[in-house]
Amino acid sequence: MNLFTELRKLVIAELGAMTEAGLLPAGLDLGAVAVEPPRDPAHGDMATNAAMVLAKPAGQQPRVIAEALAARLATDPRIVSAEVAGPGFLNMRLAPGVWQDLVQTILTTGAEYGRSTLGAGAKVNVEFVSANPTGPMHVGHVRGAVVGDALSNLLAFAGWQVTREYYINDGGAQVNVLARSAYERYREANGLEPEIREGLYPGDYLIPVGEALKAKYGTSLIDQPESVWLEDVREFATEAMMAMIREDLAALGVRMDVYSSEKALYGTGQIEAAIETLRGMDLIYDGVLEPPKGTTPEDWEPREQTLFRSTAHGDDVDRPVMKSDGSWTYFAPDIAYHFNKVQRGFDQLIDIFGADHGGYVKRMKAAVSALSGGRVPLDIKLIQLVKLFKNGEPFKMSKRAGTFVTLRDVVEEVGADVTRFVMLTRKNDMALDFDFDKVMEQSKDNPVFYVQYANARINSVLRKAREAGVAVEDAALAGADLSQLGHPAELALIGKLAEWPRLVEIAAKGNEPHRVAFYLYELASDLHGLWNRGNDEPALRFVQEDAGVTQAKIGLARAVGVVICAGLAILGVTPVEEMR
RNA sequence: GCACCCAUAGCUCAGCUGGAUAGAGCGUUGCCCUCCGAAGGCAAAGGUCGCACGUUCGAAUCGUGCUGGGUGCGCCA
Repeated sequence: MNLFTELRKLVIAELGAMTEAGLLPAGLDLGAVAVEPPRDPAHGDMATNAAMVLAKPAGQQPRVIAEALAARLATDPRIVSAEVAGPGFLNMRLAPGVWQDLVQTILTTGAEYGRSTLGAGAKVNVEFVSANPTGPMHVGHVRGAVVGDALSNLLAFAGWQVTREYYINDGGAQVNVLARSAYERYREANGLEPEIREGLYPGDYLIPVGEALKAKYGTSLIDQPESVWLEDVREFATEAMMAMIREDLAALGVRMDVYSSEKALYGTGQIEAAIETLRGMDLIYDGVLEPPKGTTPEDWEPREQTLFRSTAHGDDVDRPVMKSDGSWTYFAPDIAYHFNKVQRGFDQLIDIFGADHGGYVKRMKAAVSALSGGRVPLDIKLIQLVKLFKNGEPFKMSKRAGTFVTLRDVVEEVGADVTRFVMLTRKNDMALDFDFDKVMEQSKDNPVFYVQYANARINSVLRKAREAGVAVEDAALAGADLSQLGHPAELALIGKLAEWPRLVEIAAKGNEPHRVAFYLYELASDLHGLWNRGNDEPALRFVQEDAGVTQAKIGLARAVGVVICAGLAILGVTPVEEMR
């Protein structure tokens, strides 16, 4: 149940009645009418902008509409007062019973409270991580993985049918480099001196792959030309890397539904088919691109290439799909891959990319727009860098020296829950500082701790009540006399709980899982505030002398706990019962 | 040169897709434990929302032009 949509329905209904009564002209567009929480609580519980939005098309003064609407709304039993304020806002106060009923609703619906049908079952594909299969995941991949996973959870909760997908970049030159690197480790495993030449991957993680190659091939590949072993070793090593990446993802609590292979697109005609489809739309041609202005590369020379007319779909220049030697560019299989996603029937595509892929956004959108005939929207989320800190000092990592920080390093140091939460405390397009010490700090400066602490307090107070002989099961609490919850501070906290379903929809609409993290912080803050007011006003403590009153208060605490747990579930964070 | 992203309190950041007196945390100052967990809370101070025009009842939010920072820009994926 979403209180805001309920009341919006009421407002819309009353506006309809006013139209029938001839107070408003027929045919007004009510789409812009909103029911929102006022920013200033002193203004009431709910506000609508209806009068202001409709004033102009109706050709009437906003206050005139507002007054008429207010009088009608005030007759609803849920609404205690409806007042016109400012330029034409309509502020409403709700009966305490509305809030008390909400607590009951939360207790009876549990984790399902806030679930939405906004997505209407539309099929959405979320592609994320897609790290090259050339080594373990490093810290740079973590944020994208967490954002993609949390976004998937969020969309599923908001009514979408979600597929989580990983695109394996196993078709380019980098997997040949991997194969050569692994081959040297294979030689090493056979007692030879490895030659880790410039440009190969020096990491230790390939040593076990070399061992495994020895176990499989013995010495049969030694001193053989590359043409003999490259393909087999490449496949073997890529498999091994993907197994490692799956483990890394599992350590972070991320599970993919589908792994798609770039290599698998080659030789199946899929790339050719995608390009031919575009050619059929006159979007593929042979031509010569202008050199980039400003810093022209020294080796620039005009070259004829096969180009995609992405400018026809909003890009700035046309993009090459084929190199001059006749092989595909990276873009070509990517087009085929996205075409494949469109053909699989998704209604909506989302890609999570690193910020360094920003230049790729327009051409990818152009391709999807062309190949789906504009039917399938593609949203691309660019994930900004994570800057690592330790003891307040920047934490340098060098790929060259092999001292780069892996996903495992981070998870083993601070845990998956902390990692996930912190990664979601910033908008995706803002850079994020990750301080190994700060994220473990037990203070309100640390949002992870602060939210977990709120939940721990709720559990603590439930324990206390249980020890006092009060029934604290959700069913019992839902049956309590919730009219005991009448204090403005308590009603305000319930008001925050009322926002949860609305927040889910707002966050889902914008593909912005970070909003959930911020909401939880605010909710935790409100709970801590009420808790501490109990110091001065014993009537606000959760555990009271009277068992019935205690049950009502505990019901509120539990309702907050329910929402915190639901929010944490979307973030993929395990709630803690007790602080250590 | 072009494209995309960013610019909000001393610092780190939110800001519900155009709403009312722009909000948190840290830091500063002053309060609150005989009391459900003070690992917390309350209060004060702190702002030309980078700048300038424009759109309108109304702009941190939308448009245009600037300034400053980041990222990227034809045989790397």
